[in-house]
Amino acid sequence: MPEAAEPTGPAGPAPERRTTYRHGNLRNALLDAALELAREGGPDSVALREVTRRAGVAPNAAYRHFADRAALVHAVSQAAMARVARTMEAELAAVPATDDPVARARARFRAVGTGYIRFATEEPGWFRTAFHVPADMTYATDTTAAGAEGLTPFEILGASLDDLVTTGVLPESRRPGAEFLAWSAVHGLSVLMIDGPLRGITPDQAHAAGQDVIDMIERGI
Amino acid sequence: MPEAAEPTGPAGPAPERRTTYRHGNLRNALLDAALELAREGGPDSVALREVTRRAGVAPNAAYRHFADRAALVHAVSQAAMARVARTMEAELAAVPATDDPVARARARFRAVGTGYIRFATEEPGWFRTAFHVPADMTYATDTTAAGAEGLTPFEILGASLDDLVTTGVLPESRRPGAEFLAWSAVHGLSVLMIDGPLRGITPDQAHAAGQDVIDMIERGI
DNA sequence: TGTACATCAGTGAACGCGCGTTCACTGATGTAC
DNA sequence: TGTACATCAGTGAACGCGCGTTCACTGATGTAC
Repeated sequence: MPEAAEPTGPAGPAPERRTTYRHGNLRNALLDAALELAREGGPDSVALREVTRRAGVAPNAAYRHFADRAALVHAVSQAAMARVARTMEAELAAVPATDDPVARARARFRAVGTGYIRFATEEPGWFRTAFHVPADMTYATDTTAAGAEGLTPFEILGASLDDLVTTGVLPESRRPGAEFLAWSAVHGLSVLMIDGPLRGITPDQAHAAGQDVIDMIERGI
Repeated sequence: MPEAAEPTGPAGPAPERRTTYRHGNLRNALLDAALELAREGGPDSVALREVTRRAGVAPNAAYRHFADRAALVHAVSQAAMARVARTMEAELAAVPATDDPVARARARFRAVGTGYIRFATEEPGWFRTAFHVPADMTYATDTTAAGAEGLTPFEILGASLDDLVTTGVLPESRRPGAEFLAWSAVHGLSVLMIDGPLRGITPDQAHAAGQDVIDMIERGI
């Protein structure tokens, strides 16, 4: 049972890749279908039967690749978490270059939060799936999710905080636990916008609210 | 169809109240059973059939009192929201008296946040139910939930922020939108502790994290 | 005060649904000789 | 290079489940006369 490669993306049926036996690439096809469902309705929408239906395969075929539904959802959750990280990195990459290391560190810190909130509002289904932790697992500050594919959101946030310390923006004494302060604020806003009382505000309002929350974090951290 | 009185509390069967016809008090009995289920497993655990089973009544009897499952869950959600508010008020009531109005306003603001977080960690099922907004409703900053039963959590928070302004702790220019900053941080921590990566930390750690987040809010607001 | 009646809270049975998971299978593939 | 065989990815059919919701009903209650 080899580790599957990255899914081909939720769009592509990718006709004849024939990398493997029969279907060719069923594990990834299932993952893609599941990602599509999660995108539309969050983790609860990932039904084994519907996933196999979309992959054009018998319902029980999924059991060749995933132990059970929970295993599939877990895989989808990890993929969604990787997408959170990727969005944060994209936002980081869009930060304009500066010679001022302080301004740069600040801008990068803000980009990390902005990317997180942007992902949440743009892809609420995936966002909810990424943070859906089944009752029996505890991963504390882990969020290992992304695995070999790069840094996790938690690690990206941590690195940006380290930069704030290095550049003298954040006193070293304030560094410990700072992830959780920033994370709480940004995550809370995201959730309130997606599922909660702030649902239905416009993208502009959402962005403004995000910047306000990040302002608060910068001041209060 | 009279407005039902407050449920008798999730514990009590309350033998013969005979306030109404047959069962006596079925609407409240259903609400109590539903609250019990929500307490154990959140809004998704509120199944009409299980609710009526626990109330000792035929499955369809529920339709005399609730239009459908969504209406029942909505009622439970409102009851849960009222409990959030009640917990916040209890925390407020426990703030020691002071002559210093500034210290008092600060302490009360902190109590509001502390009560919110405490409720979330102590009653995660109810907390999730309170903030479960069905896809088709938008209540923006409303959170009217508690209705005639008293102030809503949002109103309690707002009042405590007003006090910070009155006592000069918070500049008036910072007041607009401050609810959402505070709410985001406190809500985010709650969610991360209940459902997310911070699940499984000890109550002591949870309390400490809560105080840290409230510190951040006070500084950054 | 006593009787007839309308109301409507709760019953009993049934429906169709999609779900996760199991079983014994089949048949294309890759491999050994 | 050609044939026999083992592997195991995907099939087809079936299971039991709990769910929400509907229907026509029954029988205790409160009310009108």
